[in-house]
Amino acid sequence: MTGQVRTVDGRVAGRRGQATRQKLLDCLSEMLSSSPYRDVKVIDVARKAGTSPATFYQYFPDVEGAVLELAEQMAAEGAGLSEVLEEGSWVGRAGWRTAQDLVEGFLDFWRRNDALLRVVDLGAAEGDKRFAKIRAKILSSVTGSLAATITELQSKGRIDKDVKPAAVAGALVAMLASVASHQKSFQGVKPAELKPNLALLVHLGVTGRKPTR
Amino acid sequence: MTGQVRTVDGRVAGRRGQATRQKLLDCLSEMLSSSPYRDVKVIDVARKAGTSPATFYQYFPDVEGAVLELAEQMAAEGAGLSEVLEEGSWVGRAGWRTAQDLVEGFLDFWRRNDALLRVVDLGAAEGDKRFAKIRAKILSSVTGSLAATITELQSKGRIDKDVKPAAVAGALVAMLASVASHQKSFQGVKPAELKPNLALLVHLGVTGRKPTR
DNA sequence: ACTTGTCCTGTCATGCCGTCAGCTTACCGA
DNA sequence: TCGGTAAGCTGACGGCATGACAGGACAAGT
Repeated sequence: MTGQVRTVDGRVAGRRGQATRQKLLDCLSEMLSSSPYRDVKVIDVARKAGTSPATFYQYFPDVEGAVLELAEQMAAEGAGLSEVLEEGSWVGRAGWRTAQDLVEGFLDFWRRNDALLRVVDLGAAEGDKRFAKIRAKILSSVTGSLAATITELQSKGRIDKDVKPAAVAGALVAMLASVASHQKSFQGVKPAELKPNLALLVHLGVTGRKPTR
Repeated sequence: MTGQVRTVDGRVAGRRGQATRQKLLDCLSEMLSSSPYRDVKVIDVARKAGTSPATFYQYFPDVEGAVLELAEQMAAEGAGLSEVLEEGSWVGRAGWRTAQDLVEGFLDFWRRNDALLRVVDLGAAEGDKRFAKIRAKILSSVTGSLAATITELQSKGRIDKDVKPAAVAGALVAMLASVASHQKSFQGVKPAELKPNLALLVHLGVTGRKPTR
């Protein structure tokens, strides 16, 4: 499906080429973690990778293009975020456990990829459809699953008819994503205290009821 | 409190100076709305304002510095976000109304300042304390008020003891902010449908109960 | 008109951007 | 072993943004 990796000028990349390409991506990823996105320059990435700017431009049209590549890789990994939800139940104690697992997985994924996710979020918010698509890919599996759960509960009459499952699910996921990327701003609230409260909100939102612990 | 407006090289700005300074800020604001933050250049802002780059550097150290100035102005206005909560009650129908008003005010404020808020959010997430402070200033009045309400309900025994008011309030506000800045991503959910669902989640989170409409 | 202090711009050195031609390296078939 | 071909890399270049400076334009008071 992925086809062959190609350089900007159309050549197919061989073993060595793919290696430097990946090295550039790795260095870019490091730079994103250590400096503001606005200040990440091609020349810095190239220097860090022990190569020249011209080489960078052989593999990527610009910094944004390379970031997109990184983001795609991350999105592939992030699709696993909803594994918890495939099997998890939202009934009784299992529901509380499911909510907790979801929060845990989310915060963990964000902690591992915070720099990249910031950039994706910015790009999406600025209206760049490529970034919006990637963000959707990461979040959609979770929102979709949550929405399905809500719809099911709704059909059983346990949730009001005028609740829009997609809206509630999307809002809850947005909450998790936002809190995850601003964890440091929650001064006075330790991460250990934060998680159960997030899980509580998720459980409340999905089931409309307080969890039984 | 604001003292005199000063140029970078320490001189006090007169009437004319303040005018061009403000014009630069206005043009910067426009540029932020129309192009990605990463691509906003000093020279473009200066050209748009009918002046030269050198003039820009007389009033601001760099683009970031000017953005901070804009953000401060916005933060001052945004403090009014919590007016709704000062008088609002969370009991019965009034509670539902309060939640709705809060959501309405939030989305409206974000719609009016989306470009700037994106940048502030990014800066804060990247660890820049100046931006984090501004973000806190905008959100804290709301979180503080919500947290106070939760604490009060808690003291009456209507909410579990192990709920951390600050955590719940912060998460709800983060949700509102995040949803507001990604409104376009909610495809398939119209804004008119989104709002009541957000209000529902806010009400659930604050009071622990479904609203009576 | 002269002075004073504010305000703006022309200009310059520096450094990054993005592209090209051209050199080096690896692979492969004869 | 040896050339041929394509991949891989870089030096160098014009172009543009940055940031600093000195000096000219302007308004206001005398």
